[in-house]
Amino acid sequence: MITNQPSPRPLHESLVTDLNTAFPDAFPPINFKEDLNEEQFAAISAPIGPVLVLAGAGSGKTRTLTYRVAWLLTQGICPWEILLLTFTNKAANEMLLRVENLTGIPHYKFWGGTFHHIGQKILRIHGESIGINKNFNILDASDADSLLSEVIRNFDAQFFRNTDNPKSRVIGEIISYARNTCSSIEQVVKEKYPYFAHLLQNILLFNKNYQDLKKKRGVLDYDDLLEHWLSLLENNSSIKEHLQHQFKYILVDEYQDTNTLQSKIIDRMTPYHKIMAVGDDAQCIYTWRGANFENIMTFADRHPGTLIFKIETNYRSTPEILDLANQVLEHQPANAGYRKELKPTRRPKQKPYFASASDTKHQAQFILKRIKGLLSEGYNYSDIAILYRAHFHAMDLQMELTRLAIPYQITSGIRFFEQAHIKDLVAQLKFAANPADSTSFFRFACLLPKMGPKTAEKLLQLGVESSKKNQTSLLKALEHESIIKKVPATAKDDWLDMIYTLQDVTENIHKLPPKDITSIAIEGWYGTFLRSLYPNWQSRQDDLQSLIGFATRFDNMQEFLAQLVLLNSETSDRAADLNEDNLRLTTIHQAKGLEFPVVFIIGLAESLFPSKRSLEEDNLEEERRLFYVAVTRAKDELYLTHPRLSFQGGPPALLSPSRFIQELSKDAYQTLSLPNSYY
DNA sequence: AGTCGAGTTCTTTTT
DNA sequence: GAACTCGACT
Repeated sequence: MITNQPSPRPLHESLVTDLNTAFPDAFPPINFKEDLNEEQFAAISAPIGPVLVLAGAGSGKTRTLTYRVAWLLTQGICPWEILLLTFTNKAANEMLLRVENLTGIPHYKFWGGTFHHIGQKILRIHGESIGINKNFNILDASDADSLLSEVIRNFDAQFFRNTDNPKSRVIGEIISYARNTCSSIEQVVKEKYPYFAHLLQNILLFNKNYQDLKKKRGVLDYDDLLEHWLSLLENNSSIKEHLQHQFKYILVDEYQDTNTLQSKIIDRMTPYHKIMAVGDDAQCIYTWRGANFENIMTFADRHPGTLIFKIETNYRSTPEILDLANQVLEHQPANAGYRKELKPTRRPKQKPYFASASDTKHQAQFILKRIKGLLSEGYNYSDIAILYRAHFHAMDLQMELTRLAIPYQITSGIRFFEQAHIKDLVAQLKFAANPADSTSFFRFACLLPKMGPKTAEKLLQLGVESSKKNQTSLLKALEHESIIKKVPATAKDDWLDMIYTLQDVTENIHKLPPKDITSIAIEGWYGTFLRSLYPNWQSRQDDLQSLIGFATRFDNMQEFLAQLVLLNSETSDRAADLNEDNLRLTTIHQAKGLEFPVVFIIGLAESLFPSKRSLEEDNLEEERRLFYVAVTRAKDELYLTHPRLSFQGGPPALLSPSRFIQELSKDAYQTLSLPNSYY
């Protein structure tokens, strides 16, 4: 929370608006001028036209967006005529929450969410005009990967046997990158994967078959949610005009992270340039997913009359931390972006610390020791965050934390909705909602004994044929004697249980709310079957129960299922975790937009951060920006740690300190020398 | 032919 | 830990 200003004061000038007239139940007076600094105020009170806000880290970016929304309301725009687009779910939630807190208008009155979420919503409403069934299921990354893998195996069962061939994930990345950057697969292979040039024809074919199979099964992957949204805007002029008039103003957060596909969508949505984009090119950290910060550099060209505002006053961090952050950017190549410098407002405190540990375990011990000290200084666990480049960099730390029973919340790693048992259950719901989605069917059917992909496919195939011939539903056909005969003997009982549960779910899927449907599924076959599958079935069953809790938020099955896939960043926080006093462990990507009094950045060694792959692929600038994002999360204290030895993967490797440390001037930080052992 | 279990290797980042 | 390989078992 940015707390640079006092809480709202009484009326002041004409812009202080008591919206009680417009929203009688909902709106406390907002004193725009008092609540914002000059830079921010200028931006939020700009005319209703194209606005680009270049916002440095910690400068009150979200605050500016939030107040812009409130200001638009004072100009007579209604909440449902405002579209708020963000990049991650976390940012979307934060944004909507703050809008609600400021304006008193419930967040669901606005159109707000991630690009994918809004795309999904628009396609549910208008998709049929471009041949998309309203019932479409959404594939998450691993679903999409298995589908592609299936396609490739169908083409050539031996393809993956040849270890020179890329894994399905890599092929999926190529396809996805092409789609997100609106370029051809030929081009992507040529420029980014020249060593697969000989496979180009194969990849093109895999892509075609993959797109066809998705269509056949009535499923969309993440990229489809954007691509079809764009094609709606490009191919159906009546819907295009409808959408263009529906939204009187569009606000885009983290604009620097938009890719070509997204920026095209935005441009098509705003022919009258009623748009505010907020971003910071120095924080662009998604180029690997096609983000193109050229979008922010050329925004004004594409939206004539753009007013550009810079907000650079930083309320978050101490001058020492900002000095270090500014130094990071100084090492960017000269033409890297808009010049900027974060201007401190806080009093000087201590310099950031740098500590070199003998290995990752030693690093973990140092951090724990230091945290103990911080607690005695009056900090809480929840004031402290530990940031890292990749999940596995925190493994030793996790072990130590567990050993010492220190409460921590990890916002990465295995996510709640990605756990096997959750996905198993959700697959049943998805199949019931859309029986063409055989991918979902295979997922849970293959759990039965002696039932692998081949057997499951054959049985489903038989079921589809018989249901066509006898004019019955697929699920009726699957319980028929002729099919049961083909089910492996040991799986027969479970097969029937499973089919009966699916029938039960299907019958009620349009009659009962999602929470009841979910509960039917849990009480049916899977709830019991689970016990034979996992030794810790008890805790997994608890997870399923909390899925019911999640379902109560929805009154429509499609929205519920869509959110399960799109919200996969909703981590395994058993709701309670949020309020408790926990240490935070998170990747830097997921920490974007957050701030903490104390931040540790760990694993600052060559080949960890910058990562090995970025060094190989020459993506150093993105790593540097990522480091900048990490540093600017800290408010009071910043610790940078370096493990000299890594035992991860094979023989121990000697690691030198990250170049991002080495290129700083020595007076930017103070070096701590650590005792050899903490025992 | 297809499934299953044991053993091995390698970990980016998110919708 | 998960994703993959390989060989044995039905």
